[in-house]
Amino acid sequence: MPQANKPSLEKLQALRGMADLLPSQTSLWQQIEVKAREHFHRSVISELRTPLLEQTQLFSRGIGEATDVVGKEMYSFLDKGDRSCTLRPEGTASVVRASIQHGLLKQGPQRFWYSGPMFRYERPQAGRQRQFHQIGLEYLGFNNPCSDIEVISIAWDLLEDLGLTDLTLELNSLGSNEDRVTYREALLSWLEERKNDLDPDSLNRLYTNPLRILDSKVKSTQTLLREAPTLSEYLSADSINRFERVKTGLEALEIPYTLNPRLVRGLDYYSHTAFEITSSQLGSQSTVCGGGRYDKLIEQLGGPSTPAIGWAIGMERLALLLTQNNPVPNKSIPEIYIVNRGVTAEPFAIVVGRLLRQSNHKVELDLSGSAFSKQLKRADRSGARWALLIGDNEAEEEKVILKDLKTIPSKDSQEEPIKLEILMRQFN
RNA sequence: GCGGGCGUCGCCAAGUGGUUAAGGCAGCGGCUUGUGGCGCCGCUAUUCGGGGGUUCGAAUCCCCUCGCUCGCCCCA
Repeated sequence: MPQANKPSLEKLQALRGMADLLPSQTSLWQQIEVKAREHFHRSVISELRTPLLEQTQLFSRGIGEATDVVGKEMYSFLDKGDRSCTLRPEGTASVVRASIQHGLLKQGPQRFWYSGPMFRYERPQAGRQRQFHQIGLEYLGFNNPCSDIEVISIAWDLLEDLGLTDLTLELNSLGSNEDRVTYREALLSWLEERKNDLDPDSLNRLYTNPLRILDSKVKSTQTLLREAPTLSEYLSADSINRFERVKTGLEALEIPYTLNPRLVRGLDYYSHTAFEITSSQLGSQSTVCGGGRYDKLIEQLGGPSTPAIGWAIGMERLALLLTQNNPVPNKSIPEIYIVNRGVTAEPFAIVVGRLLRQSNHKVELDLSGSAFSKQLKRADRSGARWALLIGDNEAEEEKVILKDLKTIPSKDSQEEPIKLEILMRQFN
């Protein structure tokens, strides 16, 4: 018998699929972000920041109505002006929109990077949240296969530099849009003859997005598809030539790749080069980085016909991999811990702490007012190199006691108080 | 959206129908009203994610719900 809900005193908690990043995680994230910025900086790529919220149309038109992302995963709602708004499910569409809106493409080819939260309404599991974070790269106005190579190598080098091993670069060419139209027809008629052997999911896709059937993980469907026409057979000479140049370039950089003819990717806008960087250590959500070329998207969104290519790295998955290799989270450790107690000592300790911080030292000030022994114990546990002891006796003479926490204390060693100026000279 | 597993203190974790819900770590206080690595002592869950039910009695059984997790799907 169903009961009425009484949520009156329910605990407040984050929404499903929305994770807090606690201090044990944030230092790792910061390291990733710093490293990524370095790589972007060295390749002369500018940051672009766009709103989290966009018109729903941007995504339905850009990503494709038939895709899962648009069809069932968007966080959409009507605002007070009855406009349909959507929390961005990915970054590319927004970057393209901003570039068109501000006429950036008229200034020639652009290299952009972005980072931030994305939202997809999905069932959470390892490496998949409803709010997740991506760092992404978009090269707008580049057609040369060398741009594909540069874009891929930036992702590869960044991940390697972060210490990841065991990565696989999966590569495919989706050909031009014309190639795909031809192939789509061929595949469709081939599949129609074998309708009865398809699994239900694939059957649903038959007329909406037949290429995605290639990606099916259903065994019987996979077996069936072994005989199916492949996209590579339908690539034009130009497309093949283009793909060869990308492969040759990667070889020159000694970036290993695996050809995966079934790599189709879920967003409609991809053409030619499509790739994913995967790790076997991630469980079923194995893609750390995914991307590809999208030569028709900009035009489709109302901009000038402009070729482009980009990728996105999933921060949570990246952090997951780095945590596996390096399970000890860094805690923030002070250099100097200030022990203080007393009506004169406490305000003086704040002054001393500020002076030291202004001299660029990492200082933790004990704010408890508890006994010296307690504070010293905390100083020791904090991992600080130095303790500064300030009681009323010292404060009245503007002195402090400096203690080296790395040495073992002898029973009755009493340190001499030193003048503040002397201390500051030492910590300059 | 579908299927499996799980949910006891900040963290780890015992308890599987019967008096006060082990223990460890961390935290706080004391031994030491001004001196740290150790030690000892004490404190910290009227409550077992939440709600309802069964029962003389439930953390333990049942139902609903929330969340986590694994797989499917999909993707970063």
